[in-house]
Amino acid sequence: MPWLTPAEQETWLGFIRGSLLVLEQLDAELQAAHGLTLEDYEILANISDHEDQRMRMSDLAHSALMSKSHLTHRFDRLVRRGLVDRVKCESDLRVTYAVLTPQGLELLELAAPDHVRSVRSHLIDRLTPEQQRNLACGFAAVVEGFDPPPCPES
Amino acid sequence: MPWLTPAEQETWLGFIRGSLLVLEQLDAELQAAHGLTLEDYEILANISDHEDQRMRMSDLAHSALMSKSHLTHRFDRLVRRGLVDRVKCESDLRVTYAVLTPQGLELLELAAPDHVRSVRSHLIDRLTPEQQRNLACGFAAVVEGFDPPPCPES
DNA sequence: TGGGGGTAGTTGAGATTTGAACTAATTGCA
DNA sequence: TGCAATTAGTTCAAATCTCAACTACCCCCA
Repeated sequence: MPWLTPAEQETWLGFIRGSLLVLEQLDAELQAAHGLTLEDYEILANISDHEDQRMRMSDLAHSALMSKSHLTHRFDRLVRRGLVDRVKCESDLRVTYAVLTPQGLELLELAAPDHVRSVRSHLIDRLTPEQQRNLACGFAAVVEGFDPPPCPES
Repeated sequence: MPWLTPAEQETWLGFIRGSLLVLEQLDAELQAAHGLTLEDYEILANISDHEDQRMRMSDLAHSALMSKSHLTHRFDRLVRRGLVDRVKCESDLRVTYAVLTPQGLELLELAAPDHVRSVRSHLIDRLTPEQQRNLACGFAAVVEGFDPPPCPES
């Protein structure tokens, strides 16, 4: 498709390959080691990152980057495994809070160091600090409504 | 998850959000305008990019980043729509060539400019030429076995 | 020359995903 | 009030994806 310059092609190809590859690798390692997909992990991690250890289903869907319907199904599977639970909100009966069970927390704490190791080995450690800043900056430019980190002043 | 520095967090979060967001947007626009998923487009584009306008199924699966089985199914759907066809290789009866039909080529030629526009508007044009180089370089560092573009000598 | 081992590609069935209804609860406002 | 419009979340069925067989063929070497 000769509509992008070679340099642009490079960027685009690198983008699509790089992102798919890294996500795939992280997912595979997480599954092999702990039986969690990257999405499962994001669900658990997002809940646990919240000060009160609970999140509305919609907020969770939003920050874990999935549709509400998709979250419902995936969450159901985690419930079946005893890792999370639903808690009705009393003041607004429409909302449901997602919470971690003790087992869910335990698994997350087991998986987290490995996952962080994966993120390092497949992404962070392959970049110089400068490349890292540049990548973060490039992404910030791509995601609007994203808190922009300071870009290299050039 | 307090195992990455804030800067590393930034990189990682940006990476996951940025890549999913861009891929999603490109896919959505391609589907809305031409009824093709990004994967469908990659299939058509890969075939047409080959000098002899045909590709072995396995090579196609490899360069379009999908499993052979996934390609078979997705390709079937494109066959049903009359956009591509299978041609048996005569010298090796195991291999099947994927080819574009005239309709497939026509649709690709219609979709390509729009798709390139999308790539530009969601990725390329949001980056300065320098950021672009940095992003490409960062990705090259992430994808091993990827032809490395010249990195900023730092 | 024929059979073991490998390669290309497909099949099929179960799991997952999608997206449009749907239910139930809340809000706002006439 | 009381009813239309919104919001939260789930459900259901159809579409899609996955993964492990499976078929067909080619290659090599005894």
